[in-house]
Amino acid sequence: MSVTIKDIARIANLSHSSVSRALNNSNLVNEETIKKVKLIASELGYIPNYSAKGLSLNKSFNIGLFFPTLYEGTSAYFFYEAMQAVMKVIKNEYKLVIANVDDYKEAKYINKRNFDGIILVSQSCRDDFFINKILENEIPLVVLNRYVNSYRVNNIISDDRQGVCRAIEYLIENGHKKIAFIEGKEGLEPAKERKEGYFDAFLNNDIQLRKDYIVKGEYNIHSGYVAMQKILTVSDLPTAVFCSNDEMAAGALKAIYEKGLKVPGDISVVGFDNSIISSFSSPSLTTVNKPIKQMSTKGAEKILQIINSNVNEVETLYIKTDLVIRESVKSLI
Amino acid sequence: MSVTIKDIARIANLSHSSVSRALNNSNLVNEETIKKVKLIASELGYIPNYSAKGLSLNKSFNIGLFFPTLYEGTSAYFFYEAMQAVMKVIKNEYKLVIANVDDYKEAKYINKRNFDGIILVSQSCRDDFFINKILENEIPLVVLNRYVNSYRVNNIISDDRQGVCRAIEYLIENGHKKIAFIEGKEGLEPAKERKEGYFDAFLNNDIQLRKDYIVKGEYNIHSGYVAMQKILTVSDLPTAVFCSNDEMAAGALKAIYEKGLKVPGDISVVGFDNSIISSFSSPSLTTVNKPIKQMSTKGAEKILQIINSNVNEVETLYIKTDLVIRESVKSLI
DNA sequence: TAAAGTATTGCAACCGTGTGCAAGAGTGTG
DNA sequence: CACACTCTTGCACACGGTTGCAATACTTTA
Repeated sequence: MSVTIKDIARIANLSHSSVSRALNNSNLVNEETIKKVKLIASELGYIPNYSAKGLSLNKSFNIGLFFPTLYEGTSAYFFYEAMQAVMKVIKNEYKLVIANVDDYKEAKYINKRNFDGIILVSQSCRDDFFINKILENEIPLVVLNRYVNSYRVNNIISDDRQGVCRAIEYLIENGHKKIAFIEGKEGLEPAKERKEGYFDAFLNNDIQLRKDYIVKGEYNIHSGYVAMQKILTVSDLPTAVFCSNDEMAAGALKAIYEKGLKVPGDISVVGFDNSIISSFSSPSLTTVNKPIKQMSTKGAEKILQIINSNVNEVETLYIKTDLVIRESVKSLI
Repeated sequence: MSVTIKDIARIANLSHSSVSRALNNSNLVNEETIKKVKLIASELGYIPNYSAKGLSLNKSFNIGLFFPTLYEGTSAYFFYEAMQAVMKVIKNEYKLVIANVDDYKEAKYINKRNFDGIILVSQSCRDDFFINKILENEIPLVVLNRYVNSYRVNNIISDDRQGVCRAIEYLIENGHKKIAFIEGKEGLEPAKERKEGYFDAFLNNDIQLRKDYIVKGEYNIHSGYVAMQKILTVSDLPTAVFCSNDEMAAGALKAIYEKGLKVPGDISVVGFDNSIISSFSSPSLTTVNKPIKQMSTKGAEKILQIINSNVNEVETLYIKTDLVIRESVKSLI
C-alpha cells in the first residue's frame, strides 16, 4: 500500500484537504504548514496517485504520440527523433503514450478523459477518420508531417516540395540536366509533394521532363534498388538521380555499384531526410534535411500550450527544409 | 462531458452498479440486461474513464518501456524494434508509456499505482539504482539486454558473447587469423560480453591475441571510423575486422575506402546487431543477428503474465544470436 | 402452501485527490 | 467592547468506476 495524502494528514495532524492544498502550493494554506507537509511527504516517499488526481481534475496526464500503421512507412529514424523531441518537451508533467492509429481504428479507447492531447504523425488521408474522431472528442490535436485541409486542425509540416525543388536546382547548377526521379510510396502526401518539387524545378529551368526517368518506389531500400535497376536499363543514362528518401538512395547506390558505375563519378545521387543513413553511406549523401526534431518539438509545445491555456488558436506551421551538401554530387561544369 | 455508466443507467432504468457489472460480463446480471446495457453503451459511444477504473481497481493500465539515457547508446533501430514488439503484445489492454531512466532519476513519479509493469532496456549497472527503486515498489519488472545479477529480477538477454565467438570462428574457418576488434562503448555490459566472445574464439583456436588489433569504440559511426583509421596505421594490416556493432562497421567501411582498400577484397568486415544499416551498406554486412524483437516480445509477455497471475516466478531467459552471412567476408582459402 | 433456495437488482461505501463553503481563530478599527 | 475583516483550517461532496451486502422477485421443494 502506497502512501496517500491521508497518511500525511494523520501525521501532520491536519485534514487531507489541507494536505492536498499544501502540496499544490495553495495560498490558502499557511507557509509553515506547507513546509511541514512537504517535509513529511518527502520523508514518507509520497507519490501522488495519478488515477485519483486525474479523476478529480478530469485529466489523464497522458499525451499520445500516434503513428500511422507502424508496420510500414514510418522509418525508425523518424520515430526515434520525434519521440525524443516530444519527451524532452513534456518532461515529467505528462506521460508519453505511444500508439498507432490502426490499433485505435474504432477509436474505442480514445477520449478526452484518457488523452489530454494527441500528436499525430500522418502520411496520408487514410488517417482522416482518426483525425475526425479526435476532433469530435475535442481533444487537443496537432498533426505533423502532412497538410490537413481543415480550419480545425493544428498542422506542422515541412516544406518538402520546396526542399526537393532546391535540391534539383542544385543539381542543375552543377550542370546536370538528365536527372532521374525515384518516387516515394504511392498515396502518401509527402511523396506527392516531393514529386511536385521535382516538377517545379524542371519548369523553372525550362528543362524537358522525361517519362522514362521517373520511376515508382516504396520508400524502402529494396524498392530503391529495383527502381534504380530500371533506370539503368534506359539507353541514355541520366547523370543524376534524386531519390525521395535516403533509404531508397541507399538501394540506388547498390544498384549503381552492381552495374560497375561510380557515385558520383558516373552518376550523382541525392536523397531526402538527412537520416543517419545518409551520413553512413559511401559516399555520404547529399540530401534534403527534414527537420523532424524541430517539427516534433513545436508540436509538443503547441499541445502543452493548448492544454494549459485552454485556448486553441488553430494554426499551420511550415518548417523549412534545407539542403545538406555532402559527397554524392559531381559538378559537370 | 463524456458518457458515464450513470448515463447508461438512467436510460436503461437500472442502477449504475448493474451497468458496471453488465459491462464487465458479471454473471450476477441477467443476460438480457447485459445485452441491453451493451447496446445502449455502444449507441451512446461510451468509453470508460480509465482514471476512475484505475482508482477503484488499483491499476494504472500503463506499461512502462524505459530506456537508459536515450540521448546516447540506444540506437534508433533497437528503440523501434522493441517498441513495436511490446505494442503488439499489450495491444489495447494497456497503454505503452515510453520514458527514460534519467528523467526518473529520483523515481519521483514511479509507483505501483502509476505503472502496472515496467520493461527496462539496460546497458550498464548505472541503471541499478533504478532497478532497486522498482523492486522496492514491488512493480513487476523485466530487464532486457543486460544480465542483472539478482534473484529478484526477470531478465531476458541475448547471448552476445557466443554470437561474437561464432562470428570470429566463421572468419577463422575462412582462413583469417589476423582479426582486429573494435570495442563497444566502455562500461556497457553487452560491450564487455562481445569482447569476451572475441577472446573465447581466439582461445578455442589457439591464436595469439594482438594488442594493436584491439581498439576502443563508442558504438557510433564516427568512433568506428576513427578506430578503423587507427587500425590501418598498424604496419602489419589485419585481414578482417570485427566491429561491436553495425554502426561502427559502417564507419570502418568508410575509413577503409578512404585508404584506397576494398571490402572484402583487402579487408573483411563483420558487424553486430543485424540492423537495417547492415543491409544498406555496400557491401552488405555479415553480422550477428540480435533478436531484439523476440526479446521484447518475451519481455512483454512476461510482464502481462505477472500482472494477470499475480505470481512472479523470477527467471532469466537467454535468447540465441545467430550469424547472418552477407557479402563483407572474403574466404582466404 | 410455506419454506428454502436462486437469480437479479439496488444501496452504500470505497478508491485518492481536489475544492466550495462554513467555521473558527486572530487582528484591526471605531 | 462590538464588529468587520483576513487567514487558516476542516467538513462534506464530487469525480466515475467496483463490489460486499441486503433486498426483492421468482423458482423449487417438501
